[in-house]
Amino acid sequence: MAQAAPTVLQLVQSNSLPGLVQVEIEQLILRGELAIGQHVNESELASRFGTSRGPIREALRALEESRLVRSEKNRGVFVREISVAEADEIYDIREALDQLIGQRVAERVTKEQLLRLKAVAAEMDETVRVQDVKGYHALNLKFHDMLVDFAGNSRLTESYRLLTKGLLLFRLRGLKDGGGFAVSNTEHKAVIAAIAARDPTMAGRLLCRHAVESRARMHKAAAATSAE
Amino acid sequence: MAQAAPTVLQLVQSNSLPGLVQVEIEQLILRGELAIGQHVNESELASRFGTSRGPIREALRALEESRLVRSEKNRGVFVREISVAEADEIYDIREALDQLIGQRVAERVTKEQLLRLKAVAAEMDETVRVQDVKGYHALNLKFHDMLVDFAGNSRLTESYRLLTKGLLLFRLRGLKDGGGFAVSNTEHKAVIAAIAARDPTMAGRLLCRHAVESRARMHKAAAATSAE
DNA sequence: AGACTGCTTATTGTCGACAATCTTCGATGG
DNA sequence: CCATCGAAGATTGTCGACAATAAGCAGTCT
Repeated sequence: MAQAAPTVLQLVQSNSLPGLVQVEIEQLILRGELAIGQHVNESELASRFGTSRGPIREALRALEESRLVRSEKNRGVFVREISVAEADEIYDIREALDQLIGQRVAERVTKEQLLRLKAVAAEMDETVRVQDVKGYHALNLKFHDMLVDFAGNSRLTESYRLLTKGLLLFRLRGLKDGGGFAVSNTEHKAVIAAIAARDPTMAGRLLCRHAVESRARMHKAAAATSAE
Repeated sequence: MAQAAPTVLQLVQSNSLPGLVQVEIEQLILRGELAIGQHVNESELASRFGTSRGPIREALRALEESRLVRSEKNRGVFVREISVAEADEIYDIREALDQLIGQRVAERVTKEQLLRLKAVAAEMDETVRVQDVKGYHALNLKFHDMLVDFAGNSRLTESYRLLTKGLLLFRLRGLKDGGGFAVSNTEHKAVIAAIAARDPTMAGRLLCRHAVESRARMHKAAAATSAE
């Protein structure tokens, strides 16, 4: 326990400057401050963080490896954007991983973890009630983050988060939400029920199914947006 | 097709110096020239490749992101070594991905691809006959590489290769092979049969099963080696 | 003899500078 | 008016140098 404090202190001590810069730039991208497809200026970031370009370049190399940016020779790095096709590829993998996650969580979830999952689902219900799409998406990320965390496989957590981040680079995200983020949360609650029942097979199947539906909602949203 | 030529030329043109250095260092690690756990000297690599330390550091950052090296502040980077526990985590994921791979390949394999798979399996049979363990492992890597390639999901290929590379950092690899790399190839041929029959479910199940058995062989080898 | 302390050496972390390349903008000619 | 060419500006790629930190070693004290 006691995992609340060591955030800043430990990071500054263990992670070096490029590591810090990396997470900072990542936040910039994920928060949309660096727009999708946009060119990333090294000098600008350097002066912004008060360092030279060296650490910035190292951080960008790491981000390139995790596919958050792409790099063109002598032109610099750009915030990566993914097509529907690539989003589909990611969803293929995500479905497989979600099935695994559902199984593992159902096997080893604690009572306390179960309560936290239910709490987040309740919060999401509230955002649905007031039509807070932005808040819903934030909680949705948190929910799936908790799930993969509870699966107890750190490498799986890593891979899953990487995939999820990639999905956030989808151009049309957030637009014209396919109509059903209410139904999305009912799926969440079904998953929780299967987990509470300690039914790995069912939990895996439902979570996989949830990913399938999520992908379908993405397609619906993409079609609706591109048709305008 | 025609994916044979653009290896070197395209890499030198598109990928920058750090990119080249990255794959070079990766080869050094994977070929064991840089031993597992060993400290990596930046200046030494720099003079070896005839560059300054800048590009080396960028390459090492990328390799750290793909978990082939770990980095300690003010101490430098070390070739990563993974424990049995972490290898287990990777196998968990690999099983899930192999199931997906089997399904996809069975759905979309071409006749020509099928022939290539069978050819590699035959080659492996030959290495088994002459007890060429090293040759078998090389072909085994190639076989699974081909499979994930034939699945037709580039992102899946990326993720799978990353995981596979991680497995190569296992300390006890190659030692005391659990006794059955012959049986391993019979599993390969069963997978091929299911693929040839265009049976996605069966191919997925068998390839997943193969990963399970492979993990068991790793455990057996680890136990045998550590017991000495 | 063993442990501690201080110095020397090697290595990393960071920076500023220069060359190479690309982009932009204006001028010139059709 | 539009296209093409050329120069100025901006940005990236790479390098060598310096400061900060850790590792190795000798000498000394108990």
